[in-house]
Parts: sequence; C-alpha cells; structure tokens
Amino acid sequence: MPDAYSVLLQRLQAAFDTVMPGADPVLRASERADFQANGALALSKELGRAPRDVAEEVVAAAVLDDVCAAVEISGPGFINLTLADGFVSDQLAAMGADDRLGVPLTPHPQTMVIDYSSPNVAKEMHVGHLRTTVIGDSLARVLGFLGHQVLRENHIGDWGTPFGMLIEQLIEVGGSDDAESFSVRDLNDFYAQARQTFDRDQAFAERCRQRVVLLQKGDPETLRLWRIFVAESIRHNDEVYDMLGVLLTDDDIVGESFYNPLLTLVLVELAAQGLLVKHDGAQCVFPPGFQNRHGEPLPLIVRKSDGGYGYPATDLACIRDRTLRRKATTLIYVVGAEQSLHFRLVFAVAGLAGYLPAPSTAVHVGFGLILGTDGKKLASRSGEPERLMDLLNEAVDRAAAALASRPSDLSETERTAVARSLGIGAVKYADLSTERMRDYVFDWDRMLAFEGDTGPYLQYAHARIRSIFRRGEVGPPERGTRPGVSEPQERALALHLLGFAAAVDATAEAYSPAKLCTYLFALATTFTTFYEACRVLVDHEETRTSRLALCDLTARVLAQGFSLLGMEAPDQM
RNA sequence: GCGCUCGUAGCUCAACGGACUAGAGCAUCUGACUACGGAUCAGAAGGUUGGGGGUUCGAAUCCCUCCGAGCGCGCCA
Repeated sequence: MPDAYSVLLQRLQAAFDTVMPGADPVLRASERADFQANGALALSKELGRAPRDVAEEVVAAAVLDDVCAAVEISGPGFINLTLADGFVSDQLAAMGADDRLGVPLTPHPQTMVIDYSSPNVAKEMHVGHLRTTVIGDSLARVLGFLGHQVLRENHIGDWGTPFGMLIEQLIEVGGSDDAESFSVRDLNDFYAQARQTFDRDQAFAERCRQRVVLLQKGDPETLRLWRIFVAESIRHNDEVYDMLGVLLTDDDIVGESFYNPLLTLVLVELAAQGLLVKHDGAQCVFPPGFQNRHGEPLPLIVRKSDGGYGYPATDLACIRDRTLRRKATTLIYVVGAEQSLHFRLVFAVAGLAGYLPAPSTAVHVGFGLILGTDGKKLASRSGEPERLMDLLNEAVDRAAAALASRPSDLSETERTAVARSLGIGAVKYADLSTERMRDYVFDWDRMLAFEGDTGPYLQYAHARIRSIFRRGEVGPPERGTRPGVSEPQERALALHLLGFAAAVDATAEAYSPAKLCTYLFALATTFTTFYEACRVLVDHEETRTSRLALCDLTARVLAQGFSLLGMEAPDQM
C-alpha cells in the first residue's frame, strides 16, 4: 500500500514532468493545507517564466481528483493540497489492516554490522556507556524493522595492557587463588591500585608488560585469571543490559581479543600493498588529506615502536573481518563524537587497504557528551563517572515513588514491572530525544518529571487508549475498519498517523532516533487533543467504531514506535 | 595554530532552501473535571534564530567572515 505522501508525490511528479522532466515537486507537509508543493517556484526560475503560470500548468496537468478535495495556488506559486476525507479514510483502513502499519520493507536490504555499547572488562559500566548502548540498540531495532539484516556487535575491551596490570597486581597481592570471588567492583579497585603503582614503579610496570606478553602467548595461569575476569565482567554487563532492556546478548560479544590473531595479518597485508611507513620505530600508514598540528602528514599507527598493537590495528582487523568474512555492506559505529578523527583515519586506511570493497561503507554514528548541571562532563562527587546501574536503579525508584502516589488498581508485582518500564523509558527517551550530536545536560528533575516531552507522557497516552477499551469492555474494531475523519481533531490525528512510515524512514536515513521521538511526541499530543474533543464511547455505533479504530491505530503506532526506541508500552500505569 | 561538532524563547530542544504568526516542552500567568485515566487539556506571555556581510523571488537552513562553547590533533583505548 503506497502511503498518502507517496501517492501525491507520484501524481505530482507526473504533472511536473510534463512541464520539465525530472523537476522536483518539493512536496512537504503544510500548515495551510495538508501538503504543499513548492517546486513551481524553483522551476519558474529555470524556465524564466512567472511562477504562478508554472504552478497553473502543473495543476492543470495533475490528476488529483480522486485523492484531493482541494488544490489551490497561493502566494507566489505554492500549490496547496487538501486531501479528500474519503482518501484519508482509505489510507487509514489500509494502514490498520497492515501488520507493519504501512511501513514498507526496504527495497535494498543490506547486511549491517552495528557496533555499540563496547564496555571495558574489569570495569563497571558507567554513564559514559549509556548513549552508545541506547542509541545503538534503537538503531538496530529500526534498521531490522526496515528489513535489513542487522548483526549486533558488542566490541568489549577485553585485551591489552590493562589486563597485564590487573593480573600482575592480583598475583602480587596474593589474590589469585580467590580470583573467582571478586566482583567487577573489586576488579575496578585492583585496577585503580595497579594503575597507581604502574605510574611510579618502573619495575612493576615492566612486570606488567611481561604479563601482557604471557597473556598473548597463552600462559595457562594468566589465561585462567583473564577468563575469570572476562566472565565476571560479562555477568555484570548482562545485569545492566537486562535492566536496560536492550537486545544485546552474549552471542553479540566480539571482543578485542577476538581480533588479536588477525593483527599480524593486517600488518602483512598493509606492507604488501606498500602502505606501511616506518616512522620513529612505529609502523604507520599516512592516508592523504590528514595533517597534524604542525601541518605534517598524520599517521595511523598500526604497530607501536615497542612492537605492540594499539586499537587502530584492531579496528582495521575488525573492518576486514566484517566486510570480507561476514560480508557486511554497511558498518555502523555508535561511538562518541570525540573519536571522529580516529574513525575518519581508520576508514581512510581501510579504504586504501581494500577492506571496504564497493559497495561497502562505514559510518561513524557519533554523539555528544552527557554533561552535569555544571556544564562539565558528567561525574559523581568523587570524580568517578556515575555507575550506570546506580543511575538506572534511581530512575526506577523514582518512577515507583511517582506510581505509589497515585490511585491504582495494579497488583504489587504489576507495579514493580510498570515502575521499571517508566523509569527506564524516561532515561532512554531523555537520551534518544535529543539530536545525537548535541551534548546534553543530565537532569534528573527534567528527565523524571514525567510531564511534557518525556517517555512516561508517551506511555501515559498509550495506557489511556488501552483504558478506553477496558472501560468500554470492547475489543478493537476489525483490522481495516475505515474511520471517518469529519471532525478536525479526527482529521489531524489521521494525517499524523499516516506520517509514520516517513518518520521511520527519516530515522534510519539520519541514524537519528530523535526523529522518531519527535514524531511520537507529536502523535501523543495530537491524540490527547482528539481525546479531549471527541468522546469515543458514544452510543452512536458508527461513530464509536470509527473512533475506536482511530484509537486502536494510534495505540499500535505508539507501541511499535516505543519498541523501535527500546521502550515498553504498559497497558496500565 | 589546524580540524570536527555546536550556537534558535529564562531553561531544554524542533524546524527536509519556502510564505502573511520560526514551532514544542519546562518554568511563569489565566482558565477547565458529577463524561472514556488531571502523569491531562484550552489559552496568554516569552525570539533582532551569536554578530556582520553575501547568494536567492525566498535563508535558522547555503557561502564568507568574526565571536563564543565543546571535543580532537603520532605510539592510551
């Protein structure tokens, strides 16, 4: 079923083609009508004709009688289009009959690897992991819904110098026998101690480096401890993921250690292609177009002068694996904006090395910082980043308190579950609803105010619709019921519902869940306006059925939208 | 110094080169429940879109320049 916009666009395109083949109708939603086509203005310039004349010619050529109630030219040459109510009803009926709510599967499905979350082993997840996890998860859901094959990858930091330090520290304080009893928090502390000693004690630092070598060579005791740490960290991460309600599972974990065996291969391949340059003892690639602060060429250091590999090498191995072995055509990295230069360098080198064969592309989906109310990067009182689990628990506690303060016929267990949906939904929505490249201020009061443009407000709108069906003791009307749109509030709601497919597309196109949030918030407000103005459970059966169909469709779109954001849609709250 | 990102109402954010009123939310003020859930709704007030140039029939949007903020810029990840 082509949506309303596509139908109009197609008709107008045909009309514009008669004046000038290929001219863009520039069809947009309008405040003055339902849609407006602005293309005549640009076209008139090209043709050297009066804009209104061009608009007249387009309108004369356009076949719109069956879909539009009014077509008029206004101002300098805008074509204002008002849809026929019958057409709107038909479109709604088709949307309601469709399990996908009118969102078509992409005609060009791709294999997409989406790399997100990526916590470090032996460290508790902190607030710095929130955005990548939440944004990445939403994008994975949106792209999957559109029909792409989505391979989630959680590139955990489970390799390198930090583990030499951690393991060495543990052995030296005699903790290796109790290794299995340590929590991630203990490991965090061990690591902090190790870090301090490392910086002032040369001998210890050297032993740590030797420990890394042992780890890489597969020394049994070193490896044993490493495995214990990784397992404990994964257990901790899973707790957070479970609380957060994200799609990531242990099967999605592909840590840095996985790529370790590929690093020398990458080096050999780069050398074979003549890309490697030895500089100050390090093996570098200098991709064209990058400069350092002195205006000299900027290298990507593939192998350090001490013979070790850093994360550039791992990232190259990773790209190679994802395109050549896993046959991914789109690589998505949901990583903070501060790494933008790094990714541009890595992508450039990967391109030179043939690791991104056409049509494969790599995209860095960056995001801004979470700031404290002081405008600085968010940290707790002690200076340490806020623990993510603490933050989520607080969100749920606050939601539970809000829930307890209002009348409810929910059972205790239902209340617990709903508090979680609301608290987590509030945190996720606050993050997702800001355009990802902007920094945003983490503000409990704003986030959990539960009023205005928040997750709980949207969830409330959904719960109210479900409540209508409960109170009315009616089920949703048959799928495909054709709602009337004679009241202005019905019509406004209907038109907004018909924009769902476009909103999902725009979200995927820009890798920006904020666009979906904006759409859903507007849908919720449009619905409550309708709800206040148009009583649903009226005696007149035709009106009741028609409005129930609008309600049902709204609830389904909201629930589908929440699902794409990774939020739950409780029926009661 | 160079690069990237950003600058819109008191605060937090929208706006795909389009129209006589640049939109929301929060906060402020005024109203609205014996009708489907008041975590709501209706309304008011609040803006030289950081400044200045330019392109265009038309600029928050594109270009130039200046100002301000954040983040980066060869062996941490």
